[in-house]
Amino acid sequence: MKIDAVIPSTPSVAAEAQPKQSSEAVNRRTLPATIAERLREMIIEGELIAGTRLNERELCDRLEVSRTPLREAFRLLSAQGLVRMQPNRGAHVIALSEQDIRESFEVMGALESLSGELACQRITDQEIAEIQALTYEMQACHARQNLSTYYHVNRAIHDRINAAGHNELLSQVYQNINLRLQNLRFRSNLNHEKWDRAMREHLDMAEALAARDGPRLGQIMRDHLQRKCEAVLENLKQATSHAKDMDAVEPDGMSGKTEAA
Amino acid sequence: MKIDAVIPSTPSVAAEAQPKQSSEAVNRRTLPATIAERLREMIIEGELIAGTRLNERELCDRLEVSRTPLREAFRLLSAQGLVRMQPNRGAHVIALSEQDIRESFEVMGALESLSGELACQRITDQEIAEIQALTYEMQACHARQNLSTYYHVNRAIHDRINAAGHNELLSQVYQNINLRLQNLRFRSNLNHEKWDRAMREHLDMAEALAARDGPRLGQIMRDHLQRKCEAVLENLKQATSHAKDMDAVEPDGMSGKTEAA
DNA sequence: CCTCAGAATTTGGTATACAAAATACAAATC
DNA sequence: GATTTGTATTTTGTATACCAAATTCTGAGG
Repeated sequence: MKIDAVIPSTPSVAAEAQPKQSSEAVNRRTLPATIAERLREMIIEGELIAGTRLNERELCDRLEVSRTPLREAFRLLSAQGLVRMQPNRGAHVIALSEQDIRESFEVMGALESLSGELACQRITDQEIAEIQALTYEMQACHARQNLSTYYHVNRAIHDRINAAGHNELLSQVYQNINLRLQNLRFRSNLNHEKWDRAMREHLDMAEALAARDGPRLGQIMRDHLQRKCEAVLENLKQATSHAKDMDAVEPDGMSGKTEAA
Repeated sequence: MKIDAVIPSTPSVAAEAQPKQSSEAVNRRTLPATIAERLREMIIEGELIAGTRLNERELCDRLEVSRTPLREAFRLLSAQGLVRMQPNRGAHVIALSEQDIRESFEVMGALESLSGELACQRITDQEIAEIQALTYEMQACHARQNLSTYYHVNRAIHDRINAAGHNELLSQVYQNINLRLQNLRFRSNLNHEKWDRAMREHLDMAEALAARDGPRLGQIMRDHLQRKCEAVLENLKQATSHAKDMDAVEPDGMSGKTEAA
């Protein structure tokens, strides 16, 4: 449980607030950031369920850190929307309601749409080629029904489009909300029909990108996410309805974190 | 300079990260939030210019607080993008580059556009009437060339449209970025032509809202903001080019904070 | 069952201490 | 003289102790 033991084992896709590290620089982070990441992990893993009050002293003991950095970690998580702090009442793990999820996806939709439009204006031919390649990979995964890798590639594509928009702030906000959604750790068991459709949408995306048709790409991505939202909610609902006892299920061999968009 | 002396004098339109205070609750905030607000004020007022290193001990003395809450305030500001924290190198006031401003407006554009679309879906007739009324007020200000009140009303309209979207997360992110832009404290000395155009756009907005034409409202708001961005950048450029010595100017009687969108 | 006073707990904030890192600055080397 | 190296000083990062204020718990008493 000791924090130090955890540092090397967290590659974490989306870095902390100030990641800006050149790739060769030694990865030296502050304790609060490390604690925050550990707590986020505990939340995602279900070790800390939604609504739990984060008792300072107890957590200090468990994580073997003092209150000062722990409280700063709370602020970090609070800014990311994973935790809510109330004066004199401590920090609680936020419970995402269906409404919250819907709201998150609405905002994500606008952000992805913007990403798409900007990407079309600014992306290089090489970047387009790379995304096209990833889309082919995705088709391969789809054909082989390899969900795990499919998700991975999917994530990569969305990240690249986002990055191609060349808007730092946009990427930041995007990652932040994505992080919040990961909290759900839903594994969208999408059925074939939906999967086929998603795959087709990705082909359309690649096409629109190649044509640098910003509005079209934006629209596609927005719709794409909209459907994803519905799938997630549906999945969530049926997950909560039956089987409340079979917790901590890890049905498939998916590598670590799930993805949210 | 003492912090306590400052608490009652800061009504601050956009509240802190976790504001959720019912209006009757005593305005009891935490010290870090208060400090953060004071620091933001100091940044906006130009007391702390961009790039300044925020020395902990020095600020502790000036604000008469201890390091713990001060550091938590840093985290808050860091999350809001007003301050950057680097490990072992302390916090610096962020200097918004022209690029940063452009990026901010791009994201704001997407958010406002989304606000508009959502608002059209969810706004009540009464809310529409209120915004219509505000638009008339705005016309009055425009006719009287009352820039100060115009800004105020403008802000109110945008806030209401945003609120009418009924998306908590959206409002949060929106306010956050708005806050960051206030950092510029530009008083867009827009010329008549631009002002006229902005006024016309607001009339269009009200119209689209009344017709609940989401896509149209979204588009208008996006364009509106785009032009605002250009005006701001232009203004900023000419402000920095001539007269670098005449600092701390307060030319007009504008009441407090300027607005950003 | 509800209410309320008092106890126990928890958080908010201060002060202090100290190690590690960064910065500034002087000395030594080329 | 310029660059590097070494050292002193400053500053940040973290831990701890302490206390006041607020919250939560508890158990009478109505």
